[in-house]
Amino acid sequence: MLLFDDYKKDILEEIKKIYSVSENDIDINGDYGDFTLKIFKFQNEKEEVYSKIKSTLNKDYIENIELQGNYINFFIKPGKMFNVVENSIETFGMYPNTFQDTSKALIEHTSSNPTGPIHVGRIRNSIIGDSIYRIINRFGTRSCTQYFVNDSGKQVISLYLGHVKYHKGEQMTVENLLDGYQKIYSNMEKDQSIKKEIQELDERYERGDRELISDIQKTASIVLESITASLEKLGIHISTYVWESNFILYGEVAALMDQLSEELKSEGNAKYLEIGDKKIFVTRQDGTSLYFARDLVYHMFKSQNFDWVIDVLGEDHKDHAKNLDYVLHNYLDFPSKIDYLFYGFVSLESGKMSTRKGNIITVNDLYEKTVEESEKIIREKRPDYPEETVNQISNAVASSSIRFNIVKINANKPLTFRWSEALNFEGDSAPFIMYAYARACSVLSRAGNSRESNSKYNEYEKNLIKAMYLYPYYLQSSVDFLRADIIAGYMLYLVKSFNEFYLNCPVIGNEEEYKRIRLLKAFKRIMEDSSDLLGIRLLEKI
RNA sequence: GGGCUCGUGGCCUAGUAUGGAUAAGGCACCGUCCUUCUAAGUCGGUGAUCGUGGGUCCAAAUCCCACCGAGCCCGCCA
Repeated sequence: MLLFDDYKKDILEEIKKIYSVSENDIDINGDYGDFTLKIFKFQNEKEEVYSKIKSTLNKDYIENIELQGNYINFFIKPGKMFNVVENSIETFGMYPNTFQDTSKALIEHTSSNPTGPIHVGRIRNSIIGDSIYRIINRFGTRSCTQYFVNDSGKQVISLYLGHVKYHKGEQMTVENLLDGYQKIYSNMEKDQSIKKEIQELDERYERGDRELISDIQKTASIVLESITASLEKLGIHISTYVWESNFILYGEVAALMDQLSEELKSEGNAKYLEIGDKKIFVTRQDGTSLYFARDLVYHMFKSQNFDWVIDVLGEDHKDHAKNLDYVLHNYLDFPSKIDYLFYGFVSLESGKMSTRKGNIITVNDLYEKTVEESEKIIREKRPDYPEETVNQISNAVASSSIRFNIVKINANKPLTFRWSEALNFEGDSAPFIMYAYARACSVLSRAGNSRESNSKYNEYEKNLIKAMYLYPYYLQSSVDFLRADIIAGYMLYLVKSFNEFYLNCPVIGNEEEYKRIRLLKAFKRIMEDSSDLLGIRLLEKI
């Protein structure tokens, strides 16, 4: 799929001609060489193996081959690696060059119930989902994102009823809707009639009462707009929204239930599927549909237009997804490739987050505080920057920091949100990356005319070249494992190699200026490329 | 109780898929470097029986078993 050159394969092929080695015997990212061949199985004859390989392997890109312990390390000429990078950028405008796949992918992420503002727990879903979307797109599979709007079922009916009961006549706002929603749940325990009202509304809804559906959709829209606005602050744009109610309104849920009729079992009027020894209910006693049924319909819908479907889900959905997957493949002949990407819950130092108890940090709060902190630091460090620049930088820093701090952690790890970490702009952080980019831009802006020189690459230049050269490997594995954190780790590695280069290799006015400017141009391009995958907003000045 | 996931210096994380060279970064702490391209940076130092105990192997953070601890799930909620 990728069109970049691969020395590893070439070296391996050559060695295979004389010794029986497999792909697992050779590593690309060793600390001791550019490629490392493990020769434990030739321990008794390693000198011989080494000299034979060394004399046989006559490649113009190999600078050196060394025997160290039970390893043979291959060193690639930096100039060769850099040519690969530079040629690709000059020819295709990017490195690595990828070609567009004909298949299409759909990443469903966020899909938060529109019953309140989005908080730092939910946003992990959006950040991971959006990054994966960008990564897959970059890799060459056309993709888009989708938000499944839950505008049916008890929760959103409660939201609607809360407004009717407690805020009737008021203009709908996120605040009074949330208040009504919380009141419904707290009063429900004392007042059984509320449950009944909800049930009646649900039945009307499922019968296709267009006026009610439209009212509820309107209610959900108000909250959804605030969620969308929060997402946009982080550069997260959802391509399409699919409203759950449409599947009910146009009879698709009912149609799917018909399709499944042979598999369905009854308990009274309620219907369920038996998966293993578990009963998965799809309709209630009163005939109304359950989330599982609607989600099945939604997935069949997704498969109509997409070859690859990816769901980004909280770990609490693991069982749901497992059951869903079972039904899709065993009863419904699901035609697309499907992957489920789970992420661990985000907790606060004070414990679990709960919208109803009110101990949440909303994305808007987080964003605001991060902007403030950033402004404070910029005013300290760059007192000469005009207000507009401070604003621009602090917004970019806030958006990038929030995203990076969350995406850099492996999704299946639990995460504790800490203000001290969220507001730290040093070390493994987005500003650390942004700062390196700004430095590179600053040097490039001063570049004059310089002549080519023939000197070899020093170790700092070589490390930077290698870090750039390896970008496709990280990109590939982040796609293979659907892990955006791999790109985050790569960026930190790339930036560290740049920082060492920057400190040790003066560019402007140096006799190596021409060569180093070329390195910086490539670095700049790869920084832009990889930052974009994570939604890090680079600026020429920071 | 059953199922899934996580456990790596004081704190946070990478490495675990494919076992291999002194376990790699960051935060915090101590010290270094701005008359050279942005010090949100650099370099050095302190600090790890890789949850515990067994097993497999020439070799285990990585594979297997057991146990301990944390999270999530086990609704005619979503």
